[in-house]
Amino acid sequence: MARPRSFDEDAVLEGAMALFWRRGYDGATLEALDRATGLNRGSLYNAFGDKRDLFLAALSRYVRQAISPAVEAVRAAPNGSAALDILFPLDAPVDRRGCLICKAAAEVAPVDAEIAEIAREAYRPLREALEAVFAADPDVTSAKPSAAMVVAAYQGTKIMANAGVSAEEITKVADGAREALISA
Amino acid sequence: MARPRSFDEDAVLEGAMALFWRRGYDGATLEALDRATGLNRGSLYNAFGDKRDLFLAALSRYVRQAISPAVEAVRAAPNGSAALDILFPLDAPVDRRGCLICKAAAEVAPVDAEIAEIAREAYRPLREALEAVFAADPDVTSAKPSAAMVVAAYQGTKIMANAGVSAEEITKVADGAREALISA
DNA sequence: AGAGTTCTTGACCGTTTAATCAAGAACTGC
DNA sequence: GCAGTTCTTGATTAAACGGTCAAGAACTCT
Repeated sequence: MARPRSFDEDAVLEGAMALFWRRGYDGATLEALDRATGLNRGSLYNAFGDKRDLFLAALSRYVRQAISPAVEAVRAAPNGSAALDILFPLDAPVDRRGCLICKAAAEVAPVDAEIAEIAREAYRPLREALEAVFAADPDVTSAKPSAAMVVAAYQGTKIMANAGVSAEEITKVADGAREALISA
Repeated sequence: MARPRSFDEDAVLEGAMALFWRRGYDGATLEALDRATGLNRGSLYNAFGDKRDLFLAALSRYVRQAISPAVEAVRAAPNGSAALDILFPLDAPVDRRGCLICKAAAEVAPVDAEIAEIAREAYRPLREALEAVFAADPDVTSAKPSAAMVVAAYQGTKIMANAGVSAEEITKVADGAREALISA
């Protein structure tokens, strides 16, 4: 009944997300988005709406692809220590891209209430998953504050990664969380 | 020997810093900087160089004005608990502006190596001050990792503040840090 | 095969951006 | 009061920005 789309919508979103992640919202120009997605500007607007709509879709994809798996893994963790191993994997290279949600919180949230809410909600499942694991672990005291603190420290390491902080430095954050929480 | 400046350099820097803090680097247009500083564009360029130079000066002022006093206060803290009281003051309203250094780390550091280094170094004195206080406090174990974790959690709360996270939520982070670190 | 619909393309538009510049103003030292 | 220097002003510029649009391509259904 009509001309079919010549692109894979998810692949396009992947490209857009990657660019926003690297360059931020303002830093990702439409010209660069064209290149990153392989799509012409008109097709991009036809399929996703304007730049902000595309950003919203990219944020949603990021949560689904980068945060949700970690939440599931934490849910399945047998104890608090195992949960920390998921958030702060040992001897993993530092990803300087940091976290797209944190970048959006810093850059866009102050001038966009809807994106602020998305950023606020994005980390709630992780916090709740940590609460549940900590509450079930007799070695961890006060599950709720501990979960809140770990999430804050996690977000902190993502900002530090953007600044190029070394792996050793970030590992120290993880060590601090481990030694502080696990009273065993 | 020449026409004198008609403005107070520090007041101008204060205005520029405030605007960068609220709107970020890209978000602070030169027109808005003119208004925020009360200076004409030509005067701004004559006195400070280009936009990036002005941003560097604003970052420097921010460290001096917003971070250094906290570092001094932490240095003077009698124990770990008192140090945490400085970083996480009870019943203080949340400043949604967050932290200019963290915003610069998220937005600018990935594409500007010099600013990345500034962001990396800006929090080192705070971390070292915490290390010293923690090391002298028999109730705190492993001063270095604990200090690193507290700084990460602190930066995390600044990002959360940008997203509009509530005071209760942020207080929980502080509670978590207290209960985790102070084994008394 | 023809009509109808959607998708793709690349040129195009108005706006906004950071940055510049010539001209005049304000001051100091002689 | 004159020369010399720096500061201020506002118009100006070239480039880059997000967004639009007309024309043609590609497909389905009848």
